[in-house]
Amino acid sequence: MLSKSSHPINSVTVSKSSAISKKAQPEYVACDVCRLSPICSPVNIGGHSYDFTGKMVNRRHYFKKGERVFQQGQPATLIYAISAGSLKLIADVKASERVIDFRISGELVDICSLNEGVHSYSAQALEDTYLCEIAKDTLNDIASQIPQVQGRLMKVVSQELSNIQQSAMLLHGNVGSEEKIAAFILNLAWRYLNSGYPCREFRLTMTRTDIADFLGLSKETVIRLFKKLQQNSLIKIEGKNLIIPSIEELQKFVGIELI
Amino acid sequence: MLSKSSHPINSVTVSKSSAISKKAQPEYVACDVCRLSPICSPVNIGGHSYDFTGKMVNRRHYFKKGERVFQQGQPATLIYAISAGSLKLIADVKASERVIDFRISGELVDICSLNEGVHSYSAQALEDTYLCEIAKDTLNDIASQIPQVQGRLMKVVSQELSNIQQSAMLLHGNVGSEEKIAAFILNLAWRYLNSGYPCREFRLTMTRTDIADFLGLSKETVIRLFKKLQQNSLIKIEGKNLIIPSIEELQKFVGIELI
DNA sequence: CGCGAGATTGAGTTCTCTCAACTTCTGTGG
DNA sequence: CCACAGAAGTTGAGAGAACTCAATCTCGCG
Repeated sequence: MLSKSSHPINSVTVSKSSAISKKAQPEYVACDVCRLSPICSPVNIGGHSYDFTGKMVNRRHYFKKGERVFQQGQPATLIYAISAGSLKLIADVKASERVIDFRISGELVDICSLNEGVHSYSAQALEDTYLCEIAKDTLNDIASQIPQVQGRLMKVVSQELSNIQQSAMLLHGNVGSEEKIAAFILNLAWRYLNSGYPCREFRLTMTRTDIADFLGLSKETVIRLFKKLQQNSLIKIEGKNLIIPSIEELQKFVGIELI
Repeated sequence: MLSKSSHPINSVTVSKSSAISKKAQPEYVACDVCRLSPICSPVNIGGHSYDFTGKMVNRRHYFKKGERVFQQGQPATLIYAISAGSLKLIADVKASERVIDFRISGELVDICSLNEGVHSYSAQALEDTYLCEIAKDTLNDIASQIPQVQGRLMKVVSQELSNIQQSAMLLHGNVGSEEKIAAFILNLAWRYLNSGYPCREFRLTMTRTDIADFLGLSKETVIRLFKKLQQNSLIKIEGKNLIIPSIEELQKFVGIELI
């Protein structure tokens, strides 16, 4: 058995009330909800518990809102998990930048750089954000020596693969713009749920322009369709705060059973 | 060192001339190009070479054009690599079906089912197709016992993660429909290249309707934009055969340096 | 040779984009 | 704490792109 007591961070975490909050102390994601927990948790070998995290994990590195975490094309030496906050992922296309995805609390960032030398996109903080950073090299070294860690890493990467596939399917599979936006919201809800947050009520930390950019729509269209969805009682939106009256109805509209 | 000579399939493979061919003996992908080769290759332990493929791999299972390989929601016990042919992946959305991706020779299918019990989409043969099938359970068993296999599996899954991310970025990141289609073609070219086929000249095994469905456009729009791209000399298209006069120009148009 | 699926073309409609004006929000400095 | 400036959000009107519908053409297969 893994000795959870030897893992101090779990006890630090405060209970989360809601993702909706203006300015407060950051509410760190519980380590046992974080998708890196299999890697950060101590390993049991021959009856003894070993914790490798000290060797490779830099906990809760702070990034100010708007700050770049890493830049496309730069050498990638770290992988990241979001402890609090959120990011947008950006790719250079045709001399301009496009939002290609978002990452919220508890999610991993740039796992695909594990077998690549450089970052294939950039990442920028959407709000004040804390990241746990893991050194790729060290992780790979330890993984190659300790099968248990290798197995866990495998689990993490597989999970990530499923998540990305899932998200891509959801967003790609819808024709109408209204359904695309609904799918985007449903996807976010699902991810907040997976990170231990309320999924029927959360804060859109990105701007409408970011959402538009991500979905390949204009910001005006995004705004108008938000309004339309609200008129159809599928969502309730006030500024950056979003409420989903009925997940079931939203799922019916999008056409996918997710939650 | 791995003893390649103990791996008979490599020598069977015929040299590939071109993906463009009407009716001929299927030209199997060389195993050393297949993305499952790290798993199929024999493993060296204590100076001896062990080949586990016999225990878990069913080689070149034939599927007729139009046949379903597996169905969304069904229990997933196998993962697949395409030895010859191509597939479309389909998801049920709102009582109808939508094409969510394609897979060509040398590519893997449904790797994300590794950590899931059921298929999250369906797969259908776009032409007469041969698949190598690997039993998930057996693979996981062997991987958990032999670190070398685990490591290789890790490599395969990571690679797949990168590929999916790459494809998603390419297709998602473009606004205009014309650029979307160009990106789709460029993505296919890149994938044919990775599978050892000519990338400037290949056959579109899927219908225009499939492409339209996949890109979220109408089939008429796809046809008209194909024509437009041809008028701009970015592609040359005759029925199902496609030629890319200049990969550089196409990349410039899409705005991504891929090849 | 003929059937049927797929591909193509044209015309009219609908949706989304663009542009511009304006309001609201946010953060900064006085 | 307020004032201000810049960013983000909202709204309306006109232009352009993509969709739908229908008719026709072509190719592969029996």
